Amino acid sequence: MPELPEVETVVRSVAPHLIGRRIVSASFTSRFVTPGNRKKLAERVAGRTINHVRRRGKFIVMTLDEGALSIHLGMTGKLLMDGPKGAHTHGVFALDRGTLLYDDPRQFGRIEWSPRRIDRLGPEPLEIGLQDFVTRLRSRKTRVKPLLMNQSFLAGLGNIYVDEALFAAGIHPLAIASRVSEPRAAKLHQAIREILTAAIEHRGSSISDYVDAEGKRGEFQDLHRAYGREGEPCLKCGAAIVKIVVGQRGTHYCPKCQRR
DNA sequence: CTTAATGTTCCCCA
DNA sequence: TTGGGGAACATTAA
Repeated sequence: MPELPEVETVVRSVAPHLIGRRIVSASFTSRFVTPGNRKKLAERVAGRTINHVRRRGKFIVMTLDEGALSIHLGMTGKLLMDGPKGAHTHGVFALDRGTLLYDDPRQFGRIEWSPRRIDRLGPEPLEIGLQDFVTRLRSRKTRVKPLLMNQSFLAGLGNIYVDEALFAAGIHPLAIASRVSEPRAAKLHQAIREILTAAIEHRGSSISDYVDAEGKRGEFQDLHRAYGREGEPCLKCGAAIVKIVVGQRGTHYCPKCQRR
């Protein structure tokens, strides 16, 4: 469910309910979502006040009056404010006003106490400057799609938005990053900014079941130009969009507009 | 029954 | 250290 625009949307929809709230108690039930001592984690957050909620890459970071809690939604994680508890509810935060639920069927998400992983994240795609981006991109000899999905290279892009950005920039997903021309790398930088900004404005992409903290679906999926459009006509040239596998992920591109 | 799904980590090999 | 390739994690839906 969640790449940068979806996580940003979740943060924006949940923050007003959380800022200044006190966590009365918490409980966690999944050994995957909350690895380690779940009871200890629950005790640690109980009684804490939430001072701030922000996004870093695909992580949601809750700054508490003592310490910080981070939530990664994995593939199917949801944060629901006052939502109904279900078979896949693996975290419950009882607040002094309302209840925050963590729901995650596949349990690829994580709720952790200030994880080190966040320190290893690359720059934010909406903050990195043009020159910095172009230099970093062209210094790597790997394929451009897996590179853009590498969170230590750039934090926040996932399968959908990489396909969309490469389409917009006219770059083949298997192109070698170091061999992308400077103008095209600049175009990619711009495409990433525009697509993420538009996706946030449309409150993310709901492909299967993504919803924000209020249970509301996003609308950006209607504006996808590559992802999920296998066999459909390219919106630039009319050629059929092709789907291949790159780095074990479904990859959509236009064979005519995105040459190697 | 098989495959794919918005993610990440770990392992092996060159 | 960089990079390619694959498996694993758990669940559901087509």
